[in-house]
Amino acid sequence: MASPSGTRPSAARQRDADRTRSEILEVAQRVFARDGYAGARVDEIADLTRTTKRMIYYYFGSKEQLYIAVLEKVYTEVRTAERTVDVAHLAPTSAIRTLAELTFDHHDAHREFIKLVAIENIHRGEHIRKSEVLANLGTPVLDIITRILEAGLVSGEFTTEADPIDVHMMISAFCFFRVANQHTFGALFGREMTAPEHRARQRRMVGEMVVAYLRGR
Amino acid sequence: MASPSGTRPSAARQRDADRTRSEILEVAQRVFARDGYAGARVDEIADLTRTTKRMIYYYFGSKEQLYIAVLEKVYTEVRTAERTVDVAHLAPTSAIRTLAELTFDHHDAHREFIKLVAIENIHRGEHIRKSEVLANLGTPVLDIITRILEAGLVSGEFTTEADPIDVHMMISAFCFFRVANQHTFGALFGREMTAPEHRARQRRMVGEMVVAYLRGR
DNA sequence: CTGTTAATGAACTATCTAGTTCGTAACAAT
DNA sequence: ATTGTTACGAACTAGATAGTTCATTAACAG
Repeated sequence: MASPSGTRPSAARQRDADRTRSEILEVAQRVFARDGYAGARVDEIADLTRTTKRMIYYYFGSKEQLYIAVLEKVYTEVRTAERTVDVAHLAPTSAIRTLAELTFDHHDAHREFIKLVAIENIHRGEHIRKSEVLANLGTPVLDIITRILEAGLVSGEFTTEADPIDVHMMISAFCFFRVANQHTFGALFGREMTAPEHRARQRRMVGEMVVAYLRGR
Repeated sequence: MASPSGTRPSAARQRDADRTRSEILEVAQRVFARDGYAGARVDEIADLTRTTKRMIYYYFGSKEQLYIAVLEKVYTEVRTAERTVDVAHLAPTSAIRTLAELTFDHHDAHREFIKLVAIENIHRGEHIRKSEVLANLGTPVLDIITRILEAGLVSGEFTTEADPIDVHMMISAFCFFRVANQHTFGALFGREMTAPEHRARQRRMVGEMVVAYLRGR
């Protein structure tokens, strides 16, 4: 099932299921993110790997199941990244600002993830719904936000009684939109939103936005 | 070129170029918004009209040009809607809040527009760039925001010196994300973001968010 | 009422594409 | 070495799909 690690460290294996499988997944992620679900070609994905189309069906069964496997992969990576957030011992204002900036950095760095999410929403989430893996992928961010909001109300730093999901949406929306809609926005307003010269200012902006909202009047 | 209005008001025309053309456009808008560019089938679009596929190519030349025509149509509609904004004689705080809520309502009501924008961004704006119509579609919103921000700084209601495009993005992001990402968000957090019970609260939230941000500390 | 042109429809085609078939080679256990 | 199993590749197929061909009909000008 796994690579031969307990048997013999044969360095130059010509047949390696794990590697073939993950190579297919990586290439599929790139192609699906670039062309969308319907736009992606199974033949092209195969051509971009060292293996053949036959193997895609051998390991994943169908184009759709391959796509779902890609979704599971990127969402799991995101979740893993989120776990590294350590805002427990910060003051509420600093904590929420840190979380916002961290989300900003994450979205800025994971363009393919953003595209895949956008694509999946165009398909009304019909594929993500078929994945049991993702259905049970609770999001720790909500717990973190809940704790920050409560602490902020107690300390008096915040006066707005906000809903944690709403706050998460507010932060995500800003970070997501800036990357996801950069092309139409650029065409209409002539500004490259993701260009380096806007990055730091917008990063500061998310934090100040959430803090100002929670602080209230 | 146009319907026979100067010639004779023949009520029951069986052949009407304008009507055939606009019917194709309307159906195409629905299908492209539902299935994406690659996912949409020209045959299906034809089947959903009273005419045939032949007419699509007669009037639009290709699938891509039809798609571009749809983009031009929806963007022009949005621009027309934006013109109705009258915030000139309101106090800056009220003005920006009104604009935010108006954007919220607009995005809430035009789901197909949102989907088409998302789709076009997945294609990196390659189609919107080919449209001269849209390239020269200046956006009056920016002028409005600029004036509101200046007035707010003068009156002292605002202390944050914000960039108009950034402010527009902040508002759009919230309104867009809530609709565009409702499916994956729903799958992950178990909340139907666009359900009626959240609508009023989120609508208030956009306004308060922008006002709080601009007001500053 | 007749010729000209814009508008239309049915059926066709070349190409593409998801998915399969069949056979083979590498590896592990014995 | 032998055998069973896992991993693999080349070539094929059935169906779908964007785009076309060719013939026809409705409207209108004169």
